Amino acid sequence: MITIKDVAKLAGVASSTVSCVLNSKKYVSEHTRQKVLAAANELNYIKHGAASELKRKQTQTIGVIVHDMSVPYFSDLVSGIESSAISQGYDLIVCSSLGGERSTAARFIRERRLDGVIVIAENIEDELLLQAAETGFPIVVMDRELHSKHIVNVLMDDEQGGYMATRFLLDKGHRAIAYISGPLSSDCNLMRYQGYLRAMHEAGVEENENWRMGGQFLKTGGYNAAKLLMEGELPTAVFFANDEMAIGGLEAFKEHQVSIPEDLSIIGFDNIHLSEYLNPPLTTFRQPKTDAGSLAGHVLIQMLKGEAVESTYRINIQCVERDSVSCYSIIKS
Amino acid sequence: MITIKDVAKLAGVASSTVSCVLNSKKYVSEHTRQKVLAAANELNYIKHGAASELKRKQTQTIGVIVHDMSVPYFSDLVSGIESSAISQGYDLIVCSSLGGERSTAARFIRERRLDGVIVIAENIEDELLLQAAETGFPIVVMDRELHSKHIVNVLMDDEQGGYMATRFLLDKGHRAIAYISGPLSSDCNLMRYQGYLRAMHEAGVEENENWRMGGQFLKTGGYNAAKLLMEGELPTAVFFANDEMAIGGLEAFKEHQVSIPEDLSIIGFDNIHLSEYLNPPLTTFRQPKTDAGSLAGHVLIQMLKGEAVESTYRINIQCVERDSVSCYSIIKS
DNA sequence: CTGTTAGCGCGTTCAT
DNA sequence: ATGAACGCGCTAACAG
Repeated sequence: MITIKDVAKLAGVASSTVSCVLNSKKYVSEHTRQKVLAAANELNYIKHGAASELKRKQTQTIGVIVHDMSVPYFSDLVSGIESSAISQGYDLIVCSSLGGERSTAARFIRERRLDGVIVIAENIEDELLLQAAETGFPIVVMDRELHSKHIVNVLMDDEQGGYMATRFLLDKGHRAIAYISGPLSSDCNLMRYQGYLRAMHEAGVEENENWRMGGQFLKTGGYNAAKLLMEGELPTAVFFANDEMAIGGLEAFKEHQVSIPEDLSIIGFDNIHLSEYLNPPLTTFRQPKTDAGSLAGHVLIQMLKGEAVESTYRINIQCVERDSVSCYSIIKS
Repeated sequence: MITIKDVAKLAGVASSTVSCVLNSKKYVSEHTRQKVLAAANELNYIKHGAASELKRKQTQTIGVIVHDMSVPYFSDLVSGIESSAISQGYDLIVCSSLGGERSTAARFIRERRLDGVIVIAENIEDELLLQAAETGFPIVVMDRELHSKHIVNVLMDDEQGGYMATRFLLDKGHRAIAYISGPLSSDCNLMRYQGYLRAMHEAGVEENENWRMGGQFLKTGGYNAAKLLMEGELPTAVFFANDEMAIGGLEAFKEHQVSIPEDLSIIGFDNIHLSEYLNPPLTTFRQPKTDAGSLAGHVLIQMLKGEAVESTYRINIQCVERDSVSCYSIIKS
């Protein structure tokens, strides 16, 4: 293996000089600079990462922690983060927190193989993050709200999203609006529901408790809820806590000859890839993930540089209007 | 920061002893072992990754190189790799080759911050990989075929897949089968086409050159090809080079009142998520990605351990039968 | 102002 | 079970 010393020898200078050149430090005469560069090039010198890290105590690398790399959800998020990282000269790696305490993610954080991390992984313990942050390790959390000196939250504003979605239906004349809930353990779901309630309240509309139902964030959850819904009096619009559930619901309604959007309007949440291909194409609400990712990356790098940052950033959710909602007045006529 | 020496002091032993205990090396008496463990625990000792790597010259980490993390295609592949890696005590990280020579991936390979890599990234140069392999760095390549002592190929057998797909149609009585090609620059596409030709040839059926058309691996590519196809005499079955194209084709056929599968059978390739939700659900051919990933991980670890491996592994493609194909005899009757 | 020398950082390993 | 040497790049203090 070629070391800095080999380069120094070939260039006829001291190894420290080589280091200075390679890191563009201090004043080194152009002449020796060229000599060093030429020698490094000739020998095909590559610095040894570990040795450099050992001394510098930083890796120029930031990590994205995901709870399971096989979830495509992260794609956009990660590409946003990547753009920030690259533009600032940081390397970016993704690691999974599968395995909890002994996961790659946990190890990399503990062993300081990263300068900072962005977390999108429910299955990593608050405790672990708080502990790391305690020691000054910068963390951006995107899937929960956590407060500590070195932790910043970048969150989708699900409450605002839920509010917006509900307002969207209200504005179309709907009053009988059901919210089909996701799992109660999910913060996203809760916030969306809060937003729903706020909009309903603001419009002076009561929530019909008979329509209060839900399930997992899955197709079957939506399917079952829709079936249940059809056993009683139908609302005129249904707000599904996410698109997957809306897909299930759509299926159930179809089976019972309830036409969408003629007989019933439905909206989803998330704007998953599929939603655009449904019949009818689903009106839904989009989380601007790339933007969120790039913000998260940007904020982390600010922390790394010791710049001041807010403790929480909230990203606005956006409406993606398609064809699964109609105006209530039109239905009636 | 707590170092091994702090632990040694507290436990009243030498730092080397601590190292032995922590790495379960050599014979250390149970008594001191416990003392050391207790001390390490009390101080909350965590080894410094870089220092350890510096000495050991290995990182216990393998990397997956993807050309752009925002492509969901990799999800299953990665989760297969992950399962292999974890089971063998390796950490796994994903890094992107976006940026070519100066990408994170390229740097990590060069700086030996990984023990080995699995590559699924067309945009990384053969040269870079060959160079790294030259120095004994183990690489598994999944998106091309590359020959070098330390490179192993794990590939989807697209030729066999194309053959199988065509045979599937032939077995249903079809003789007039069009292959709608993807881009000619794509190896996958070429291999699928080769398989198609082999099956046709074997069955003694001539390829109708009027049906020889194609486009990008995209919806529009399939759409346009289908339109073109309908200008002449239709085949009884169409084999689209991938699902995206099949989706576009389906749309075009629908627009022209060609019913699938009554008037025309179609198949796709890839089994993307969407294909199951189409109308009719698309018969397609699945690349067992998780299996491929786990094989790739397994092979890489074998290389790391110095065990013997083949130079190329080919993964069989599997049929996913849905409702977009009918028997030719039934159509005629 | 340019280049050098010496020693640091931390875990691992080998000879004792 | 131990102490010292080692790995390699970086930096502070120093000399030319």
